[in-house]
Amino acid sequence: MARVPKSDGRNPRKRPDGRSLRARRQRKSRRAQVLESALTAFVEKGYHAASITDIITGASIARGTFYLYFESKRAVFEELLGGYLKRISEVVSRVSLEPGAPSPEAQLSANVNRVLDVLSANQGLNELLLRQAVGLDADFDHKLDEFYGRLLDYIQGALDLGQRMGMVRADDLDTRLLATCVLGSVKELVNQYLVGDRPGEGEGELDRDMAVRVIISYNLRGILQSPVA
Amino acid sequence: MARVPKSDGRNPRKRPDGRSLRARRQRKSRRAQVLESALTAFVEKGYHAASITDIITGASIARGTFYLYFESKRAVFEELLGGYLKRISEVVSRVSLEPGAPSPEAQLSANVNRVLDVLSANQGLNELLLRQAVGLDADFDHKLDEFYGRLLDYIQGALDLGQRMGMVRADDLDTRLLATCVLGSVKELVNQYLVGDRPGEGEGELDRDMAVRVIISYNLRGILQSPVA
Amino acid sequence: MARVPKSDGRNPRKRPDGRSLRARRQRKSRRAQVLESALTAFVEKGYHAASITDIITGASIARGTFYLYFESKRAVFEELLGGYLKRISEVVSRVSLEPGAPSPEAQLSANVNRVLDVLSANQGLNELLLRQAVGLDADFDHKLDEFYGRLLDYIQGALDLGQRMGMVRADDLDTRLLATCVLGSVKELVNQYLVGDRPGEGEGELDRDMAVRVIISYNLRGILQSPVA
Amino acid sequence: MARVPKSDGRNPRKRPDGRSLRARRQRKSRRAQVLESALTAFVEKGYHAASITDIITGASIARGTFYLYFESKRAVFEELLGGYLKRISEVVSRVSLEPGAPSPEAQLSANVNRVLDVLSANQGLNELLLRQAVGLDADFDHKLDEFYGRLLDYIQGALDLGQRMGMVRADDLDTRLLATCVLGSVKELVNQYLVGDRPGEGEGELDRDMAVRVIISYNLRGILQSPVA
DNA sequence: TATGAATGAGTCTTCATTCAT
DNA sequence: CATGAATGAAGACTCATTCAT
Repeated sequence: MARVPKSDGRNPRKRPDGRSLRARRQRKSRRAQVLESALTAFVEKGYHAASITDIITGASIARGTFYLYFESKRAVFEELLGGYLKRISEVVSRVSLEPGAPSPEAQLSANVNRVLDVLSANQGLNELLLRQAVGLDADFDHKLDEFYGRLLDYIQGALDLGQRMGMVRADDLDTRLLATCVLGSVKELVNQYLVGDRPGEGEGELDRDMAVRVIISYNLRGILQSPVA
Repeated sequence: MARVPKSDGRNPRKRPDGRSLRARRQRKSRRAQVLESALTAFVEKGYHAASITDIITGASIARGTFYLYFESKRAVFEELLGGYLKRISEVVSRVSLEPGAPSPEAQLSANVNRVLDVLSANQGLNELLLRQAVGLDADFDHKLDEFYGRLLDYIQGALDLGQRMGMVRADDLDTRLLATCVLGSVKELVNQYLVGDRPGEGEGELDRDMAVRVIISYNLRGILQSPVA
Repeated sequence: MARVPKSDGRNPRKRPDGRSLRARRQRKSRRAQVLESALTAFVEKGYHAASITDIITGASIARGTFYLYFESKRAVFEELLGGYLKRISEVVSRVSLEPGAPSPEAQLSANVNRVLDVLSANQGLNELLLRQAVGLDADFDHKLDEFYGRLLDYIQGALDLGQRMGMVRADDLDTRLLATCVLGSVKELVNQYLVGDRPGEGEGELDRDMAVRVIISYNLRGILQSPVA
Repeated sequence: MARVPKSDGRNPRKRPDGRSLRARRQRKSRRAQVLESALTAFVEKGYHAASITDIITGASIARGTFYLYFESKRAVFEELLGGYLKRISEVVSRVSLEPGAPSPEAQLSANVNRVLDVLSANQGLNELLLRQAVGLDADFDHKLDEFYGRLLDYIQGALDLGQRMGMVRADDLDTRLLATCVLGSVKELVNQYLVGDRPGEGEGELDRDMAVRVIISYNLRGILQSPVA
């Protein structure tokens, strides 16, 4: 377990590249460097296949340096994913009924737009969110359940509100199920168009405007009591 | 010295008639036994955490015996998932325009029903399909892409047909995107209600009728040019 | 964590030496083989410096084979030491006062002789007992405390008995302290003469008869109320 | 640009007198500070389990500072132990035969007393001496061998002298073996009563007078040709 | 067919030591 | 003198897969 150098300890390490430590660090914090490299590794190889070696090689740091900033491979993943979940959550705001507030539909649209903004800007993290974190372990399952649960609550809340306002049809359809459908349609859209492919590869690009329109229109038309005029 | 081919995984010989002693001992063929145990292990622990030891312990066989029937851990998973994908695919039939055929809507509804039949009866496999196989490796990604691609093709085909028949609104919405939404809503519904929980646990149970109605109604109302009469 | 072979699994391992597995095993059980090699490693390098690699190299087995028989490096050590403590303990018998029993002094001498028998035959294990296990960790400390505690109890018991029989001087000396001295003199003798040096190296050899005589005589003369006639 | 020292952790400076800043900061020199902290760490966790981090944390210094004063972890241990060995050695003086010298027995008693003085005052170092340094590595083994060898020489010398003076029985008992017994009894006494337990815990306390009496009496009665009058 | 002992490549993690500032 | 970020060698342990019987 413990290293037993036994002797001298004169083991001068030559730094292969000329850059000084400080120089390397200045560009961006080591921590961020590791996070970035880890994200790349996770996206390219998947959580399990990505090794610490992949991460540190990508970040051009030594093995020990990794553990200086993170407790384990799992911890980096957790930070990447957790941070992303937080950022997405923060961008979703409950529909406001204040007198001067925009129409519920407009608010919904704005929410979708903001979420898609975040998602579009983080293709790599989408891979973690929608693929790597799925079924990873009980802990992450719980984390995701909570996250999606909050989103479902939000959507269902909006639907219930709409029903009370007479804007959403109030037949016998369970609003929780409806909310699930709405969530699923967005997830799948993101899954098909905002995962994996590095931006600019031309394939799988998502037309943002079209996407928002599809999401809103598709969902609303199915939900609104009567077609919009 | 003729060496018996060592790997392979010979097909289980079915013996519908007077079963031999040997046959009796394995009412359920060794192969099926292993598949079942593997499924349990994968569901309970996840693909990576499930070990060969888990599988053979569950199947009460020796380590070597496992490799008599399957080339690797991956191969069992592949067979479980592949078989499931095939069974689901087989249950989806293109919408028929034959003169005496039921209405497209009825056909759609029938398709959804058949798919939900299969899904409801295989909660464990749903876990593999929707969680374990996701992001496992490039190969499975490809397999799933193909599978979902075929489903999308089917749905999009139905939508396009509906447009030509004047039943589906033909505004500027991309039918591929619409199809993606439809697929996503079903996936999420299944994910929320038909994954994980062992059947009969009362919690998370899916009301089949309600589900079909939600799926059909929610999706059609959003897609049909005018509300159904 | 999990190995992801990704492909074939065709990785034929050639066995460098000609001997078949079975042939190698027959000589002595794998378990014993590992224990022996581990003992050698611990004696030659000390617990910490001895690596699993040392152990498996010495036993000519693969890394995994080691873990087939022992949970960890610590576990092998524990088994070696624990077994030794047990064997020594079993050889010490309480002084009997039965009518026809030998004289207490003879019984004592017999005990010492039996213990030295065991110790003489296990020079390597003495190194573990008197050097490697000392201060290893709280758990071993406890184990040793218990062991030596039992020995002290035994010795003190004999002294107390001797006092009651009028054979041992009963001045104000604490018998626990006296027992500690007795134990210590034996430990040091063993430490100086029965540790480390492989048998037959000529140096540090212990003249068994002389040793027993010294131990008995030295201790008794100091303990007995009056010098033996 | 003068940088304000950013960390600190410096010892709370009481400053009753006029000592300079520097002097004040290190009432106890950095070196001594490190030694003290290292001793604590070694005693509490053992040599291997004690990390440089433990040492520098305890001493409230930076990692690099440690290496300013010591070449390695081993070096600190070496200094602690070596110094202790030296101090003990210095306190043992050969039995003098000068005309006016005290009786050999008195001299012996004085020696034992002085050694116990040192040992009693350094419980922590006893742990290093009797437990941590044992079986650490070949080098320390040698150091200890030498140390105990010198003690044995001293004791044996006294015994031989005693024999020549007719005070020690001169039967066929090897004086080296006898000396070993004497050494062992002292070591064990110390080991049982002066190791580990922090002073003042009430338990395991050694009654100094009783101890000296036991050591002297026990050993002499066993060694002297006839019981003391 | 069936068995299970044996294999060893691959992974994570620790920690004494260095050195640029 | 002091600092603490960075280093990387070294070690323990896992587990899918093989193969002699």
